[in-house]
Amino acid sequence: MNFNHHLIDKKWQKYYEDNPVNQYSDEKPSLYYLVMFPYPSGKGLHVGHWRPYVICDVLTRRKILEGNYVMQPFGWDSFGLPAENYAVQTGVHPADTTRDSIKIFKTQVKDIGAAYDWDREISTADPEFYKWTQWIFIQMFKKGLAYEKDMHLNWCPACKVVLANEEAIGGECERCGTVTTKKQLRQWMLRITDYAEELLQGLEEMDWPVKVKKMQQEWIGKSFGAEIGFKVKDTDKVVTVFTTRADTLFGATFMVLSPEHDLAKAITTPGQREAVDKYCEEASSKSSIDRMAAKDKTGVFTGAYAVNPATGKDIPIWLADYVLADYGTGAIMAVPGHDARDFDFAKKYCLDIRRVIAENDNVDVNAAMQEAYIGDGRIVNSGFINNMNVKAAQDAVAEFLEENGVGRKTVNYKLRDWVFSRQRYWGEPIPLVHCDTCGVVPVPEEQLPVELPYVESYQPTDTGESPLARIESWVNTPCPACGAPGKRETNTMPNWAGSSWYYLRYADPKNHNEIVSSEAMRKWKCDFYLGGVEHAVIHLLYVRFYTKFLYDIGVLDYQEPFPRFFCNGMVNLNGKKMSKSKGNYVSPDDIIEKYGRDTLRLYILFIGPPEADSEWDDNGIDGVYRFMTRAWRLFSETAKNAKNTKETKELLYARNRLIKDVTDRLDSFSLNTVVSAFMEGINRLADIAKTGGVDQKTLETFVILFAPFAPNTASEMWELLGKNMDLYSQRWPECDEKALVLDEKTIVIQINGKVRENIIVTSTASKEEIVEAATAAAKGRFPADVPAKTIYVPGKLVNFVF
RNA sequence: GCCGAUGUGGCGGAAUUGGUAUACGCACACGACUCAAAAUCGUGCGGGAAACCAUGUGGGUUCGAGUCCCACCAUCGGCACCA
Repeated sequence: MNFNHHLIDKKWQKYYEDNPVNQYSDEKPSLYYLVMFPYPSGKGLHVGHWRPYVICDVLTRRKILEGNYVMQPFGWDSFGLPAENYAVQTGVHPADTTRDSIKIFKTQVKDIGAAYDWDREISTADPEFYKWTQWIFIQMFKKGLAYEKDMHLNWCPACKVVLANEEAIGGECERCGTVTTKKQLRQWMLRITDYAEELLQGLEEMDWPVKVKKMQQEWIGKSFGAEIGFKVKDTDKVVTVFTTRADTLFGATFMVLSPEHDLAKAITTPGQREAVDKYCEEASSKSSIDRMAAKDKTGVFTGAYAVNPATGKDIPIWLADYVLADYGTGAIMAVPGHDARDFDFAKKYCLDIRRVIAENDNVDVNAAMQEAYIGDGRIVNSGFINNMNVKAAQDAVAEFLEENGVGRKTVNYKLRDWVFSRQRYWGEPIPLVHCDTCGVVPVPEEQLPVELPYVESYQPTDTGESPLARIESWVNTPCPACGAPGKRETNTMPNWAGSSWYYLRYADPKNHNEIVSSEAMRKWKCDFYLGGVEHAVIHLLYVRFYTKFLYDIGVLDYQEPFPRFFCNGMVNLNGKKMSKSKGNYVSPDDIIEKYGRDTLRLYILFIGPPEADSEWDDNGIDGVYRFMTRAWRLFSETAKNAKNTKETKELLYARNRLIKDVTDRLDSFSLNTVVSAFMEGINRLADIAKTGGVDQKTLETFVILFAPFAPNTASEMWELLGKNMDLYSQRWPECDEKALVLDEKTIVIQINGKVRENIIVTSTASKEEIVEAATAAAKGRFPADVPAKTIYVPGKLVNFVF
C-alpha cells in the first residue's frame, strides 16, 4: 500500500470537520492556547503564515492527548489600511473586500488542519465585536483616560494619515515606507503613560522571551532624575527641565528648548523674533528622518536669559531641534562640559563650557575642555557640592532644590501617550458626540455600536479629516445629553484597538449583554500565546495596557493577559521575508498538492528552531516526504502481524527512546529536533523490522506521539492498526526509564583528555573492572608506565592523565 | 553610539550539569534494481597519506571546553540627539 496523501488528507479532513478533536467536557481540565490572529488580505496565505499556527496546534494537540480540553480559537483582525486603500482605488466597499478575504483565508487556514474552535470565531470589523471595542473606549473616556490634544504628529503624506510613534519607526511609515513629516492636528489620545510603571513592573514575573521583555522595557524607558525650574529673567515665567544629571547643575551654562515648546515664542525678545520664527518654521517642515540624520546641530538664540538656581548666574536660552518636544519637559539645561550633544552645540555657537566633574586629581579643573566628560568623578567648581561624588551630589542638589522650592527628584519615561485617532474610514468610529453646550458626550452604551455608514468616496482628505466627515446624515445627530443638534466624532480608531482586547472576547464571543461574563472570564485565561516578533512591542504593550485598565474597572480579575508568550521566527525565502505582494513566497496550496498537509506541517517544524528565522528550502521538504513514505511503508508492512509479534528488548528500547526524545524535546520547545526524533525512531524500527516484526504496542505508541504533528497520517495509521476512531481519546505515553538501560555500553578512553579508544563493557561493570579493561585496551599508547591520575566518569569515560 | 542575539561540514542544523563534535535532513558520489530514466534501496561523505588538526580569532580556567571566563572580529535584530 503506497502512501497516498491525497486520499488520507481528503478522508480525515472531512472526518475531523464532522468530529472535532477538541471535545469540551466539564470533567476535563480546561486550557486556552492562542495564536495571534491574522489580517485577512485577499492574497491568501503563504507557508510562512503556517509556522505559528502549526506550532500552536502541535502544542494544543499534545495537551489534548494529556487529557485536557484546549480552547484554541481563531479570528480576524479585519480593520485595516489595505482594504481601505483598495476601496479608494476601486470603490469596492471594504466590508465586501474583507468578507471575501476572510473566506479565502479561512479555506486556507482549514488546510492546516488545526484543532480550532470555529464556534468562537470573531472578526474585529464585525459590529457585534466592535460594539465592545467602542464600549471600552467609553469607559476610558469616562475615567479620563481618553483626551483631546493638539499634537505635532507623525504624518504620512502618502497614506494621508497620522501615525503613532510605534508606526513611524525610523521616520518611515510602517505601511508604505514613505518618509514621514510632522503635522499639527487635534487628536484623541489615550493615557497609556498612566500605566507606565505597571507595564514595566508587570514584565518581571512573566514567562516571555528575554528579548521581548527588553524591547518593552526600553520602549517604556524609565529613567531617574530631577525636575528643575529655571526662572526666566525679568519675567514671571519658569522653564522646567528634566535631567538625570542634577549633579552637573553648576555646569549648566545655557538652556535649550525644543522649537515646539510652549514658551518658545513667548520668551523670545523682539530683536530675535524674526530669526526664531524662521527657525521654527524650518524645524516643523523638516521630516523626522532629516531631523534625526542631521549631523550638525542647529539652533537659534531667543534673546532671553534664565537664572541658574545654583549659581545665580544668567544663562542664555536657545531653541534647537536636537531637543525633543515630547520627551521630558521638552527643555533641557545644557551642560556642555559633561554632555556630548551640549558640548557640540556650545562649540558651534561659542557658549560657555564649564567643568564641574574631575575624573581624577591630575585634572586642571579650570583648563579648557577638549570634549565632554560623561563619567563619574569628583565634583568641582560647584559650591556646596564640591568634592562629592556624582551620586552624593545628585542627592544634595535634590535636597537644595526642594528647600528652595525650585525642583524635586522625579522619574521620567520615554513612553508617550497613545495617539488614538485616525483620519480614516475603515476603523471603529470613536463613539462620541460633540455638542455646543455639553461639550464632548459619549454615545450611550445602549446605542452601541456606532456603526460605520456606507460612503461613496473613501478618499482621505488633505485637511486630515476622515472620509466620514463628508456624510452629513451620519455626522449630524442629537446630543445624547441635551438633545440639541450635535456632531459625531468623525475620527476612527487605529488598527490596534480591536487586537488590544480580542483575546478576551474568545472567552464569550456571543454575549450580547456584556463584553464577557465574569464566569467565562474566570474560566478562560490565556495559558499560552504565540506570534511573531513584529508585534513584540506595539501590540503586546497595548494589550497589556487594555488588560490593566479592564482590571481596574472590575471587568477582569487578572492584570496580565499573557503570562506565557512564545515568539516564533519568520520563514524567509531567498534571505528575505516572505511576502505575497512582493511575489517572494511559497504557496501552501502547491505544497499540499504535491506532498500532503502533514508533510508541510512537519517540514515547517523541521526547518529550524522555532524561535529563529529560517530559510525555506524546496529540497528540504523532499527529505521530510521521504520520511513520511518510509514511516508509512513500515506501518503497512508490519501492522498486519504486529499483534503476533513479540516485544523484544530492542523494541522496548526503541519505543521508550522515542517517548523520551519526543516528550523531552517537546517540553523544551525544540520542535525541529522532535521531527528528528521521529526520523530516528522510524530508522531504528525499520532496522529491527528487517529481522523480525514490530509489535502492536510500539506501533500504537508511535501513532499517539505522532498525532499532534501529522494528524491525518497518524489517524490513517491508527486505523491500519485495526483501531477505532478513538486516537484522541488515547493518553500521552510515559517513558519506562528501565527500558533505556542497555546490556552493554560504550566507554570512551582518553589519554590526557584526548579520545584514543572505545571499549564496550556490560552495563553492570564496576568502576574497577572498567578502569582495568580500559588500561588493558590503551596501555600500548601510554607515554609512561603508570598514569599520574585516572579520571573516571561513571558510565561514560576513563581519562588517563600523565 | 547603546542594548540584545548569533558565529559548528558544501547547506539547514544536533550536541543533559563541561565528558566520543558534526545527530537528523539536504546536496553530492558510488553501487543495486532497470533496456534506460525517475522512484526506491544500499554504501560513503569535516580536513589530512599519516601522525594529527578542526566548532569566528587570540588568550585563560580544567584531567577534559562548541559549552565557563577575558579580549577582539564578523553578521543579524531592536533602539537611536531620550538630556
